Amino acid sequence: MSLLSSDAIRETFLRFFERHGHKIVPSGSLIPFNDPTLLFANAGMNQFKDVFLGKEKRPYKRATSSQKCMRVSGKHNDFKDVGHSTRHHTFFEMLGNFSFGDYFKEDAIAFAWELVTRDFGLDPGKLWITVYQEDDEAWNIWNRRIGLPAEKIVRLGESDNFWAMGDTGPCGPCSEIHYDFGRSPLENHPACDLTCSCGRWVEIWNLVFMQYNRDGEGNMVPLPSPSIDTGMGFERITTILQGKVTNYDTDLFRPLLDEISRICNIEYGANPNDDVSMRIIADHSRAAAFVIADGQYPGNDKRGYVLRKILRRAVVHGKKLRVEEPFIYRIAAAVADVMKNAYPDLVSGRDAVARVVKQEEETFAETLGQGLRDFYDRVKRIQSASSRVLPGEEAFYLYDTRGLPLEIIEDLVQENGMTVDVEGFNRSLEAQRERSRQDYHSAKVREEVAEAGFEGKTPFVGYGYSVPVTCAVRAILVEDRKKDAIEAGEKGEIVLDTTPFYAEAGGQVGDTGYMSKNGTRIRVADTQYRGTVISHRVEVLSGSVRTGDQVQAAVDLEKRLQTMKNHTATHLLHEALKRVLGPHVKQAGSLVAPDRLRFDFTHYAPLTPGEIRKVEQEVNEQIWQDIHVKTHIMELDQALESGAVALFGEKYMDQVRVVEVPGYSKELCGGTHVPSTGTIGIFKIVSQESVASGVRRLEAITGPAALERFRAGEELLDFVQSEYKIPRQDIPSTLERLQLQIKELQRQVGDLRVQTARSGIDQILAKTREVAGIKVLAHEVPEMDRASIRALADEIRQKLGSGIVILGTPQDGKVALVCMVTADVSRRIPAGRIIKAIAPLVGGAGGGKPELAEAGGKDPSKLADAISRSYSIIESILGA
RNA sequence: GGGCCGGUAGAUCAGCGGAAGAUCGCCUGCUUUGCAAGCAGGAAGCCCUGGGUUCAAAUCCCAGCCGGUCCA
Repeated sequence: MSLLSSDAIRETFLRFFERHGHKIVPSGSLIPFNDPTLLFANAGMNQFKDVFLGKEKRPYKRATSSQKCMRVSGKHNDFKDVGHSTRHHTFFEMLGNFSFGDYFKEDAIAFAWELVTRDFGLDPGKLWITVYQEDDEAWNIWNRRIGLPAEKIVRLGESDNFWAMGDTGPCGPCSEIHYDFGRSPLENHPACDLTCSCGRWVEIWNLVFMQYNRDGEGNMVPLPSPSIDTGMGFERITTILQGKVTNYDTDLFRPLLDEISRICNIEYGANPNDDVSMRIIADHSRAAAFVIADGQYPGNDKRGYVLRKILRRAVVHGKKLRVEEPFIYRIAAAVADVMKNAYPDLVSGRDAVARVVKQEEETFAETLGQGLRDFYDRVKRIQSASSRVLPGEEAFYLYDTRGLPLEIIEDLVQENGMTVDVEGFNRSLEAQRERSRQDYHSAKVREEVAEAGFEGKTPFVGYGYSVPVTCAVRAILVEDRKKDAIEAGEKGEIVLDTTPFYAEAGGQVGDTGYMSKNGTRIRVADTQYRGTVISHRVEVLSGSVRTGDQVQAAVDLEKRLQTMKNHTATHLLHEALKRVLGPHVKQAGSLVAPDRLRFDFTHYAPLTPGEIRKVEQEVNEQIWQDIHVKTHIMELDQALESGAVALFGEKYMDQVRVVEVPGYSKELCGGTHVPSTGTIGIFKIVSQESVASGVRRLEAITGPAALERFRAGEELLDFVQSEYKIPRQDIPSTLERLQLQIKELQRQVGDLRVQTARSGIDQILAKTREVAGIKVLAHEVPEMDRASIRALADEIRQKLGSGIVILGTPQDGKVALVCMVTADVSRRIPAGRIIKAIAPLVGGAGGGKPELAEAGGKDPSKLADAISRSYSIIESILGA
């Protein structure tokens, strides 16, 4: 391992701080745990956020890490710069050291300087420092203690050198170390200083001095124990230490570019446009590999959507490099080779990464193909109208509805010698954004309005079996307004001081049941959280209740018990899926109701019947072993350390409840569970479907519901067997035979109909009359369906050679009329006109094309008359 | 969560109130044995589901299910 390899650089950083008393902490997952506000990890301090906020304690006060980060949305959004700039990445690593109320400014600066100048051996002459303009303390440390000349320490304002976690909370000044490459990569660039973005100056390390707490009014209160949070861009430092000009020249990217180069057969560096595409592919493949390895699959919202966008952008640039077949998956798989020393997980996840990426490439190719077809249709139309502009709304339609990326639309428009109305496009996009925002806000406002009535937290006392509990009514809501009382016949909400009713959470539906008091009976239809308050949706059946009254709260135990069975079964199912399908299975949604359970999870393909059998088998074995289910309350990190399954993106309290089926499953869960697995009775999967690409859904039933289902199946089979005298095992083959027979008979009936019609045709033809030189035939036939009468009319028309055929038939108490006119006559007298004149005679209406028209009527008794009058009607039309 | 688009033969789609179609694929035969072969014939469809409007719905309206896509 050469001293300058990226692996060595990472190692050097971590070991340096380890020598100085820091605990090396592995990178947190890219998918933030316990922080729904964050899409992806985007800074080294993410996993320590609660430690800085004092909400969480760790056994160490100094830590160092290399954190996987993504910057693709929100405030930090580097997405569009990637590739064009050689310094921004969607995925990158952040090296950092952290002090949790231990050392502060002086040590932080000294550590940084020592590492950079001694261990990394950077020339101090090329390093420049920035500090916050009011931070004399930091300035002095750099100047006096480190001994840097005053002109190399630049004071900058709040936007550059003051850091805050949010509008409130910990914040403080920061100090950055910049590296000077000596000259700008841009040609003819004038002399500049380190605030210039030309590429000559690179920020390599940001040291944040957390020393204040900003309150709601913007006051800065000094923190009792100030902390340190630093971040060094790993790719940037690697570039410098490897003596390269851009991050893409380092051993982190070069192997990927070489691979792209080999597949596309294009040399890197030969053409600036191709270079941009190659860099984008390298960057995005890297990001996709890491995100997928952390368990996130492409989807159409949130993180899944970001991943999809990244992958699709890479594919688009693959097309720009004139490669049509999928190949991004090969680059994504190659990421494992580059990063395997630091991230061994990538190697084990390599196949999954390749499979997921390839599938996404294929489905995108599908979408693209459809979009392109639509695009070219439009181009043809526009050009034939001798225009050269693609209207903005049409461009937006292609983008918004057909998913054709803007970059592709722009390229194609240009290739076809056209332009696109960008302003119109942006207007449409903005309108779409506004709609989404409005919806989001109105939903939020509704929620806030609804919550306004309640405060505090309702203790839940209903774990296990419940007997009725005496509770006090704390608040009453009718039509979202606070009331003192609620009367018989009214619907509303009731909040109690404590409650045995479980409020919908973690997929488990809210309890139902009754509240009662002398003479008062209240039905609880549902139970929901409003913030941390538990609210019962009620209907007062008799009597009334006031705030402050005592009531007996009784949960519907029958339903609750079924729900408990389904909830415990859900845990068993989750674990069984992991065991049968693999560790990539992650819960993506769950519904636990009394009558069934539904479970969504990440998996790339439909389950085979064999896999479903296996999963059912696993779960039922756990049930038959009748394992005692344990629940305990413990500290969050303690629970995680013990291997309990938690959901990414969920917010958990410090104290969590853990539900354990010893030896099989362990999950963080607030729901209600059976005392032992045997209670579940039996477990049966009843359906499987796809929710989104990469997410499957299973529905299952347990206990009595499952038994009922088996019973119903049995009874059905028994019925078929006894009623139709078909032995069970012969049912499929008998049905198949019967179906074939029916088909055959239907065909024969059809043939016969045509034959009878044909044989009667001569008689019918005898009724032909001449009206003004045109052969006309009107006839009533016995009841026939519409298709047959049409076929008959067609037959007659052919025999007639030239003329008009009118047929009528009674049908279900109504009348069906059809009129056919041969082509030569139809110009003089179209069928539609004839039928429109006749139909009123039978109380109906109709219409059609010149050669064929149909009508219906409501009065069959007038049919004969209508038919006989047809001749004179036609005569009068012709005469007119 | 919201907007838009789609669901018709094995596949890809056209038709968008009055007789369910095309192309590819499949089957049979002939002609040719050389590059996407030609010709003739044929099989293949709950036109997503359920309501409604209408004399008449694949077609219009409403609801649902499924898929796609963009925004949040």
